[in-house]
Amino acid sequence: MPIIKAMREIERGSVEIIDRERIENLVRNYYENGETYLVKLGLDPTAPDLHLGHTVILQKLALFQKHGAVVQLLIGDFTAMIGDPTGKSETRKVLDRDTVKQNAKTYQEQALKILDPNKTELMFNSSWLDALGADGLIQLTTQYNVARMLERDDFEKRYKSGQSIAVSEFLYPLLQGYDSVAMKSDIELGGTDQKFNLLMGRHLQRAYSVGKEQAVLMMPILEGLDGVQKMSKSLGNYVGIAESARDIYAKLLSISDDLMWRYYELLSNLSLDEIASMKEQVVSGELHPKRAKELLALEITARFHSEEEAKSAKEAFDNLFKAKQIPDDISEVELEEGIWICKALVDSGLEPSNSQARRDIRQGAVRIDQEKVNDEQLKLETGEYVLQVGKRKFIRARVK
RNA sequence: GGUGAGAUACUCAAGUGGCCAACGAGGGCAGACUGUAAAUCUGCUGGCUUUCGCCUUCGGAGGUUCGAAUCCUCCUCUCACCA
Repeated sequence: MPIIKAMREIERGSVEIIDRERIENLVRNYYENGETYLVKLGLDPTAPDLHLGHTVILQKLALFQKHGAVVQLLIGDFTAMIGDPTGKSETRKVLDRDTVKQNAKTYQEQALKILDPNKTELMFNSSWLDALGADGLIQLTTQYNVARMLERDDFEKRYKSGQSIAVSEFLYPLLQGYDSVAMKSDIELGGTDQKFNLLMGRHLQRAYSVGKEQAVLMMPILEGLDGVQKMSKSLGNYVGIAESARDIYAKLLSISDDLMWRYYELLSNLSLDEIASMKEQVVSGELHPKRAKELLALEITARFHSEEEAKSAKEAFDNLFKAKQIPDDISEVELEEGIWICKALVDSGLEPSNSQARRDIRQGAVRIDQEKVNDEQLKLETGEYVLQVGKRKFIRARVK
């Protein structure tokens, strides 16, 4: 029964699936007749660095590839000019074509760490939206009506409370949906916040008689390291997949226990049963939660680097915090003799300002070669020191 | 287009002539305790070659005053109600 198993894997972690039957048929058809199918993911080319939040969906795409899908990675270079009205978007910069291309390239490189490059197509929606023209656009707008548009959650709220909704914002879902028409996608993945846009693809495929109506699979939005807000670069609560093994490992180990289970569910490759039993062991005291977190951090770190690197990241981490040792690969700066300690900290990038440095010294957060600094007037003599602020910021300073 | 309300630091939100670098909360940072978890307790949270001192901040530009986030004028933007 490979189909049932495949469907279980596909459904894992998803919040909602629309037209599950269609997905099952596509998978079955692949296993029985070897026919592939198209799975779309739309990306906004404004944020080129991928983080774990993106990988929730990317991993799902990779899974689809395993079960016969050709992934369509769509860079929304045209729609980026409008800005997705989903949620409360800040003022979007209009990106020029070069930036978009550059971002797309970064996207592709990073996404291919997870996806199978032989089963991935990169597409740009400007290639058909540019050609749509005014009449094409008007044609498109006749396919939907304002009343239904206003049913959408965020529009409804804004409409009722009298906030502004730009006409162009109505266009966004239509254009995104039209992408599905042009791409003839069989399935589209997205976050739960994209529901409306995803369904639009389905609607328009019918309206334009594409001959298929895409199934939709929605994944939850991953919480960031703080466990509350969604993971995003601008909130600074993210783990970038291009980060060093040590950073990834360390960041994952700093998450809360509650969040750890969430990450297990959405990011780990362990089966749900394995996760459940691990959870039981933690509850019963057989397994220390710290250990469970280490396993998670190792698994994810290894995914973007290698197992060896993940292991050495763990060792470095353990040395640092269990043995309270200084990490061995910290960066170095050169400083002038007699430099004031506060200035040294600012110059070396450990502190944003002299005032902040001074505050931290008063609170006993600053150390030189493990020794707490008490004198905020201290000047550094010639020599080599390890400067430290808090528990995790180090730098080697060479003073001459 | 009309009328009314508002714009304060990362966010929310006090302050209506000097006691304001600006209450409080959240967030953040740091310390203690730990498992760099949670919870809890504590301190800090504009900048300055150095803090009993100085400078820049309260939407923007001017003005009144010995002195303004606080008063006046104009401008910009946001919101509410009406059209």
